[in-house]
Amino acid sequence: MSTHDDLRDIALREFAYAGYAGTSLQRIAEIAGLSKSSVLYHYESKEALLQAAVGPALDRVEAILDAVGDVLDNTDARRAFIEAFVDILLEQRLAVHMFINQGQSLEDVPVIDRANELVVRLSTFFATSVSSVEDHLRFGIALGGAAYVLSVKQDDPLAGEDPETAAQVRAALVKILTELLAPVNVKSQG
Amino acid sequence: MSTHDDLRDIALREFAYAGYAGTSLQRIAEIAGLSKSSVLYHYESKEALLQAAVGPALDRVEAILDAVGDVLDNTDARRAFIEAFVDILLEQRLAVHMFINQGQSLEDVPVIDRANELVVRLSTFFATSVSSVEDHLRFGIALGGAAYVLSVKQDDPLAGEDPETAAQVRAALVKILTELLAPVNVKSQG
DNA sequence: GTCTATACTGTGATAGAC
DNA sequence: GTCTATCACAGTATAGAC
Repeated sequence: MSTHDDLRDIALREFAYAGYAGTSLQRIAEIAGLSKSSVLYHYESKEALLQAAVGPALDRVEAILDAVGDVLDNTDARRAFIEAFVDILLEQRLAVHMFINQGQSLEDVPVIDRANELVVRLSTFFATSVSSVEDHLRFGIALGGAAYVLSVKQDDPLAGEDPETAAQVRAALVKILTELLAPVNVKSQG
Repeated sequence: MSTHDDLRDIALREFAYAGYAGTSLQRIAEIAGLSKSSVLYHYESKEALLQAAVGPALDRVEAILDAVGDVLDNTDARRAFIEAFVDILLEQRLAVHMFINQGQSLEDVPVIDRANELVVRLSTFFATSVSSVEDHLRFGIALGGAAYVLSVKQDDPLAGEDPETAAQVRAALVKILTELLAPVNVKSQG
């Protein structure tokens, strides 16, 4: 792994757990065994480092939003969406943690604007797909809850890297989300 | 409302939406129409301001944890817990937002240590009450999801202050959480 | 590719005038 | 109770040596 990639990974971990504002370039440099200035050689600014760290996760979310089309009006589409969403959560845990923990508190950072646009897109999608307060809450609890559960600290048993547990977690998540969204009455789109 | 209380409320709002590290005393002072030094007259430090802002919410959580006892082994206890939890979420939305968004990212701040102890207590409580990965996830999604849903930005329709909607939201939350936790098989305590 | 040195800004905090 | 002035410090960022 190159120094460039190392720095990106370290930054993501620190931004996620200590916060973007709470993480100094100094600290990232120390962990990488470099000087602060060296970090700024590899990335021209702290913002650039953030963008490199979370960009891939945003690409993934954008992709499933593009794929899902306009509406979740049949069981197959819904299941595909849930599975794709769960997979992103599992594969991009640090980025998920980062956005759950501070996505709404970071403004005027371009990459965060992009993230917020995706959230708005997702949220609008729900709002137009659903007619009751309860159904709206079901969507929010399902997606937000799944993301939250996976964003808890690493000392949680669910955070284990063991593949068998991971498969169990994935299956259970898909099951719970499917169950939670089953009663949702999706409006037919005009 | 006294200046003292004003500052506490402003601080909570800013800490929640812009982040603790991202909020300067300067900004709090500007919103309050005071100088930075005046803020530090009312509260001896930024940490003291944070403690004043989120302390009441922590008291509430601690109270229901004390009240719930060791186990949720019957329907009544479970329902009472769910309702108490939902009420806290609704009454302490800014503090909830604050912890959802950055609770895990703030370390070495006494009041955050206290909050994390409460989270650990809650988490341990679940872990010992539950035997399967799926049940563990149900607890996490239910409580985390409910908290997350209420922590979204104010432009969300669910954030409306209208009492009728609030009652609907409360009822729907209790319903969804009850349903979500219904299949959970609670171990009998030794 | 990494470093030192440095500049500049903004931060939390203190002391003291009014 | 609020202000100005000032401090020490940490933050991001730049320039230039090696």
